[in-house]
Amino acid sequence: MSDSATSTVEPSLDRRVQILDAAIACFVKHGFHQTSMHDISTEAGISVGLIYRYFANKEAVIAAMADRHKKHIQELLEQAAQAPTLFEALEILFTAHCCDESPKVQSMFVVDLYSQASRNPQIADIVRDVLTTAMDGLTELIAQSPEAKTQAAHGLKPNELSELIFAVARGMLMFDILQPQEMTAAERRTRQLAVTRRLWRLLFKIESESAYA
Amino acid sequence: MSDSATSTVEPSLDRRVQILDAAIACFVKHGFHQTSMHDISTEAGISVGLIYRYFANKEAVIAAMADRHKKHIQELLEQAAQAPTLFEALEILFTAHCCDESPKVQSMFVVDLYSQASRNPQIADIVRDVLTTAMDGLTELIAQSPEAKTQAAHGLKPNELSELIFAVARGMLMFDILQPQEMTAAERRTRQLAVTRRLWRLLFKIESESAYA
Amino acid sequence: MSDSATSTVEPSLDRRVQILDAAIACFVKHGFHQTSMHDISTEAGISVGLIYRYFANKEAVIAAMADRHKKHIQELLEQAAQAPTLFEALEILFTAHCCDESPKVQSMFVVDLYSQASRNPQIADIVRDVLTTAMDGLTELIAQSPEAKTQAAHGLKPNELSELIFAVARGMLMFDILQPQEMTAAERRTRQLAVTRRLWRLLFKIESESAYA
Amino acid sequence: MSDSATSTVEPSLDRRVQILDAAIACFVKHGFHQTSMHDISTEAGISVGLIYRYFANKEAVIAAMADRHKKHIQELLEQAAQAPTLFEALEILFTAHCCDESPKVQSMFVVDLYSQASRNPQIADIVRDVLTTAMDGLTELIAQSPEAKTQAAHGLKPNELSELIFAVARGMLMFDILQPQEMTAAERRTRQLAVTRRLWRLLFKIESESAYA
DNA sequence: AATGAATGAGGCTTCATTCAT
DNA sequence: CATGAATGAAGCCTCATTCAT
Repeated sequence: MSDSATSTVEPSLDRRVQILDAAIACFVKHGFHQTSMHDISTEAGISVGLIYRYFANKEAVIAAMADRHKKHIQELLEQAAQAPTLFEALEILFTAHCCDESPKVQSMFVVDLYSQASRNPQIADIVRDVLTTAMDGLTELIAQSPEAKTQAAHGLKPNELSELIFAVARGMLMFDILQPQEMTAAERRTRQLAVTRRLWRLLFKIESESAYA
Repeated sequence: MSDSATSTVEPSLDRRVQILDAAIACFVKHGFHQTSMHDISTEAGISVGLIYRYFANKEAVIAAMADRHKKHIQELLEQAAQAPTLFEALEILFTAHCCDESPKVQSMFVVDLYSQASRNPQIADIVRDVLTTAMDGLTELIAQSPEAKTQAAHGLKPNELSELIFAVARGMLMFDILQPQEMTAAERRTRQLAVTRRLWRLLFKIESESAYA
Repeated sequence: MSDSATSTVEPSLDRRVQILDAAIACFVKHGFHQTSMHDISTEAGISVGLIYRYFANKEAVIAAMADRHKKHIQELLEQAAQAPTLFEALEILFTAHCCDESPKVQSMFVVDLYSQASRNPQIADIVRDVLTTAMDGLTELIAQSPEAKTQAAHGLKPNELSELIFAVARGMLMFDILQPQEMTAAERRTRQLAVTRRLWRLLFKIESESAYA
Repeated sequence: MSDSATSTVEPSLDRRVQILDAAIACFVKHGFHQTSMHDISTEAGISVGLIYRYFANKEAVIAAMADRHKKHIQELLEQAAQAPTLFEALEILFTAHCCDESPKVQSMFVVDLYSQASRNPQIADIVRDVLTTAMDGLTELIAQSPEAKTQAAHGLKPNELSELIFAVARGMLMFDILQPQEMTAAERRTRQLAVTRRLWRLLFKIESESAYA
């Protein structure tokens, strides 16, 4: 009874999560436009019609995924804000970004999201919001961090540093897509992070590379 | 008559160009998968069937566009190699990149290309080839440039510098997609380049910002 | 309600039958390649898309029709096996063959099927299977029949007799196609059977023609 | 000059032959409807447009092929009429029928022709004409042959014998289509002729099988 | 709440045919 | 006489979406 209660109280939320999980799995495998609603329903183990009880249409599913992405980033941001050092904050913010699931998942998803955003203002708004929030958050962290302050950081303002850091992160994410399938997730991640971290060290004059085994 | 002769010698080449021009116009407006062959034929002012005399199928059109993108980048690379200073080489390489045509064209096209690449190995190969060639080219330029040599460049190797520069360029290209439509091409371009140039100055210790009005 | 239950238990089977009925109607009218999926859907009174819920593609529809033809022949074979005399068995086997439906239906369908078979191994397999089964069946019937045994049947073995009988039946089926449209189904059938029966009498020394008014 | 004269006097005839040769090659390989005009032009080594100088449309090509088939049969008939014995006449008439070219060519072509005839009255007329002429011809040969006369031939009239003989020939031609590709042309031909000859012996009381090595 | 049968517009592609050269 | 570029209708198939159950 407690079980049925649980599933009755917020059934729609569970369903939405279930559908979005399935959707992201499909989207990563085949991209937004190559994924049919039937694909999603099969992946989720439900009927096609049911998806339409929870989402107005396919666009809405995509938008919801963008929304979820936004929440994910916000959580990372909160965790990062707790970190003792700026460096650790950066690790939290950009490492999770690329090691979640199976190979390339994040990269493909995010690039697809941007690709969508370029034609769909609703998605663009969400993605822009995510990015703005995240960049503002990092700007704030940088402004408060002693590393950035005491060391001249090349005379760059916190928001300029944040811009650079995010730009490199996005750029390496695109790069990740081109990596050959044979490369393991770990290898790809290492490659992706190496460049990103190189920028951090450069910006904040962190000395040794040994810190990141 | 000599003119008509010229156009008769290689009609197919002209047609291919015409079709690719139309295709890129459509793809930029609606993305790869939202563009139908009919859209392309209409944009090109020809019949649908004619496209198939020049391209095996839609995939082949996309691949040809990727190929053309590759040649474009290679030309830029050659021009950049002629530049007197490293700084000017960078300007050539990354400025043309984002001001060719109407707003966002380049950004949307390239992000779409990467999105395609993530599911289409043939496209991935082409894009990877473009990037590798371009990065190697820049690495070479950096290695030969006095700016990078005399100044320690933070102890980074030429290829590491190249990686960073390209990562930021790609990242700003993604960023460009999110810019509101209201922003003019010039504004967007300024924004995009500002961050990129900030990295160059930082890497190569170029002093004043005044150089780039 | 029990009725509606019946139709709900196996709706897909009914649909398949409905589609195949429509398909055969179209194929007979225009041939395999002249029949579009739209034609079939219209004939069946359903939408095009629905056909694809029951058949993978057009080829599959043709294959299913060949399959159905096979079952039809097998039923005839079973009925023929029950017949008291060899002669009656032959009547069952080869008379139904050519009087089912509207004029020429069987003939056109079967010749089309062979035409398909010549280019489509899957169809060829089915048709060959039908024929082999039917010929073996008749060989068996002949082997057991007193008519064939007591009378020397010209020294031919049962399978040789069966081969001849089927060859003539197929040959007359081709002949049927050439009959002018004006001829009634009955006339055509009479003509077609006359030759076939002439062979039977010849092979099994049946005396009078009067038996087949 | 004599050469160019030759090719100028009746160029259209040569072209027609060339095109028909190409057409039959294509039709045999892929069937009527699977063969495009482009296929034919390529096979013939000419341009598509040129075909339309010699044939009104695709239908006309098919009709011309039927016509040529008719002439081929008529030639056989004339040869057969010269044969010293009925048996040899039959050999001429039905052996050439199945050994012309590469495997199955004749069978596939003829069955396709009948398939076409069932929907195209023009083709039907031609094919019917061929058949009528040939059957009448054989009837005549039988009527004049001592074999058929002196021996009761089971009391069948010449035209009835002819009907049976042609029916079996057509039937074995259909059978040929189902033969597996692995079988050599010779094997298939042997199989096909064995049944046909069995009927002849039966009808005309030819004693030994040894005659047909 | 859940199903999945059903729809039909629309996408990709082929091909008979025409026509300017 | 000959070419082959060009057309556009039509075919096969997919898929987002709806709705009766």
